[in-house]
Amino acid sequence: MCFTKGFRVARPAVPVLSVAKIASAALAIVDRKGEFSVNEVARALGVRPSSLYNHLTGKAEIVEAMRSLVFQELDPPPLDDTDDWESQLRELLRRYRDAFAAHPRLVPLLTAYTVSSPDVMALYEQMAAALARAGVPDDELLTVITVLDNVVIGSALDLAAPEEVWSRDAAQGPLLAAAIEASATGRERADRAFELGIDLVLGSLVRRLAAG
Amino acid sequence: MCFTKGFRVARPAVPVLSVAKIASAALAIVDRKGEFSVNEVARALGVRPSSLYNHLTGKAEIVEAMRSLVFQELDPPPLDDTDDWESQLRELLRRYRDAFAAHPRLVPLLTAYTVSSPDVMALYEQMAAALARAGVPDDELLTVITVLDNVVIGSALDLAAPEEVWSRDAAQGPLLAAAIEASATGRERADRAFELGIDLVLGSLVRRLAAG
DNA sequence: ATACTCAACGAACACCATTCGTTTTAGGTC
DNA sequence: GACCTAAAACGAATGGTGTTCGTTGAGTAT
Repeated sequence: MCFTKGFRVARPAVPVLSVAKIASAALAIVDRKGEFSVNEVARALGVRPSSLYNHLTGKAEIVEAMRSLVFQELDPPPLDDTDDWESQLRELLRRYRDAFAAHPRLVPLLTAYTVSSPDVMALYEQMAAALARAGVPDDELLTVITVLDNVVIGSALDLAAPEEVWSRDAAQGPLLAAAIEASATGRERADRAFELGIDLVLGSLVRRLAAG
Repeated sequence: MCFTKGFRVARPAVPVLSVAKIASAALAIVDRKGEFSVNEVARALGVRPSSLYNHLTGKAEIVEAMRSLVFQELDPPPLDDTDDWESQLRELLRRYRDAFAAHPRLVPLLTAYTVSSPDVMALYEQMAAALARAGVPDDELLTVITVLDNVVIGSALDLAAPEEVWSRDAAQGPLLAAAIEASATGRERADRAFELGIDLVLGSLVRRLAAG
């Protein structure tokens, strides 16, 4: 018998927890503080820490759940197959990075607990398709994909970099100090670098493929 | 009076600890296990955990000390000023990555505790010099440096990626599976992707600068 | 009605980073 | 040499962490 609604029972009629709920509670904490503990997540959900272990096996799996969540949040507008491979690849890379950009402080956690999820692998497959269509030979495909991946991951981590890294005070010489002075700051700097990065990489790629 | 050599005294004649010793003990653990705890470091040094706090203020500072150590280990052959800017930049980037490549499992820790050290900033300054000589305009210098940094960091993290990420089993489609089959594996794959990455970026850069 | 499962709980564990007071020694000063 | 101060080790203690395990009771199926 349950008189008061909020009374915590041994097994509630409708489950309080689920992997998705745990993941988004954890993500909210990470967005706010840049890290999380299992206890905090439990507290946010109004639950004891040990209860989480009925739904996943440990902290690492919470991180994995956050990774999935972030990639599912990403809108997947169907790729236009009539587009040329280059703009298609651009779109894929931008989407990839946008997934990280929505939760910058999560990125360092994802790289610490490096396990790749099916979502990401599916993205790679699409990249492979675009590159194959572009004429990249089989034995170089993975290398090119790795390059693109490196640029995206590097740019994603850049998003989490504290502002003061690129400050005049941190510069160890006049040239860099001047460069910092003359450049955009914060998010805009990071965005521009990402765009330039794929511009430069894809630019060379196009040229090489044209040259055979 | 000290009869037995191994007897631990309150304040030994020659200090048992130093920041450098702590850093290299921690680094050895990270190289082996991919993570470290203050207690482990203390145990490796034959010392109580609290003793470490006479030399640094906490775990974060141990990570910083490892960062310094790794960059100091790196041989710094004086840059040949007669070289062209491109091969000079290449050399700087390679050196930068080599510092990480010597201790791949440290990289995720360094990106988690993001603080930039003077060593790294000095490297940036040298890059800025090369790029300025190449004719990159002031207000784009920082963007270009960020691009290069992203490629290096991305490639460094790639070194720490577990082998099974790029395995046939992980692939979510035929194209990627075939690409993995046809490609080099492990360290060689990562090395090639790094080289190709800077090839592509610098290739485009050279072309753009030549075009004005 | 009975058995079984699920999903919450609470107690307990080992470890972790860190603080603080204590102890002994080294080095410098009178 | 006596005295003081600072350094560098220790041990004890604290509050937090991730995790395990046995218990509980409601829901569901037989």
